[in-house]
Amino acid sequence: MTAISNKIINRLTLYHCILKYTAKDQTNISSFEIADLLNLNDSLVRKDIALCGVLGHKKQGYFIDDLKKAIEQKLGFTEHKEVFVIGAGNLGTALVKYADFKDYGIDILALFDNNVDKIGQEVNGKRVLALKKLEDLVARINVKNVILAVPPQVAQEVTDYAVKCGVRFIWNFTPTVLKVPKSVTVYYENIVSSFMQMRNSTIS
Amino acid sequence: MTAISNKIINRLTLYHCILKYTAKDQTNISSFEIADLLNLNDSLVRKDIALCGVLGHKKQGYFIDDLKKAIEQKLGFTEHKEVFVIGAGNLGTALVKYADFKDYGIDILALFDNNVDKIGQEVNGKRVLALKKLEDLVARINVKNVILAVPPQVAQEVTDYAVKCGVRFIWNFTPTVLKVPKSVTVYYENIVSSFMQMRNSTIS
DNA sequence: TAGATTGTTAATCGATTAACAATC
DNA sequence: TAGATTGTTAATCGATTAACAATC
Repeated sequence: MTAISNKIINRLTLYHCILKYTAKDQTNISSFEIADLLNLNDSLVRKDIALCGVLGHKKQGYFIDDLKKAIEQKLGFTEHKEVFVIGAGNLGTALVKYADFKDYGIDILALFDNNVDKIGQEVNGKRVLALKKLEDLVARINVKNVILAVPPQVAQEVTDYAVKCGVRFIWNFTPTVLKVPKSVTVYYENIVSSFMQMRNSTIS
Repeated sequence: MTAISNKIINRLTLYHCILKYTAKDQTNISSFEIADLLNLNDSLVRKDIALCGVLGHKKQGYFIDDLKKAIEQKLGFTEHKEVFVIGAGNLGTALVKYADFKDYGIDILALFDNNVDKIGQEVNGKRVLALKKLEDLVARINVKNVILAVPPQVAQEVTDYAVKCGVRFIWNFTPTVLKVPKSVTVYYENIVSSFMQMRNSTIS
């Protein structure tokens, strides 16, 4: 299985959205239809799909059920990954309630926060725990992935603590760049950057 | 001014985060330091910075204040852009409360929702209005940019209505691909895709 | 001075597009 | 049959990296 680039992953995810919602009433879809919805080149769409091991049909395009399953397989929707959320503020809460997360293989187990008013509460059926319990939980249930959704001012400090607890993967929703040892990976969910990209290609 | 690619915008935004938080106690920073924090090639960093019109200094790197201002200028942080948020659920609310948005030139004016319990309330000082008032507001204050944060099941329907109201730019936070006329631009904030990217490069 | 670091060129690498034969 | 659409090759385009002279 060849490595699959982030750009391709991004497109495959969008194709999946089309199959799940936009084209849910059709049985087939052509590379032209997909390309048109996303403003892509049709050859590119066919190449991406070929990568998933799906064969199309002349004059008919691709069967939606097949393609949808193939993308789910390729991207691993069914191999669930467990994560903790650090920060039970608005964003952390929104992520925990994000309806479709579970469908895509993201299992949020619990939230962590320092705020005594929040500790002990439940969000969408998940407990909010004291941050100081993180070390114990990482060790006990061996979950080393966290979503970081704290205020940017404390992001580094919380990260240092999380790394000390044994966390290895950080999905960073704060607008900060984190200093971590080489053994820890940070993924930047750069909302501000998308806004800049959007602004740059708009006029009004 | 040459067009600046989305990849470069993304990196410049991350450099800005470094200058604002990670390196806030330094006066200078080298391309090596930035490259190291983000796992990038140092030549690439220097090229990006050159694009902002900033000159570095041998042995000292770049002056943080200069570089920060140059990035803000290049990306247009100060040219504020006004947007409406459609959907006053968890995600919409979290976005409206997103502390630093305003610093980056995003001005959220109001929220729109269909839920009578929410209409009339305030979120972070912004009014929640009935969705049916969108047409009037778009016409009256000439704001044609919206952030879409509704459940995926109704995303297309709400989009059709928004387009009818005159909306031209949609920053789509729902996991859907939208059918829109060619005159309307959709930006996909693909949270699920980042998760897939993250999963693909991790083991545990 | 020696070392650090820039700015920039040329080389490389990877991603996208164009084109088209195959065929349903 | 004629038209639509795939799968794939070769050509193009764009982005990244390597290398290094310049110089503080």
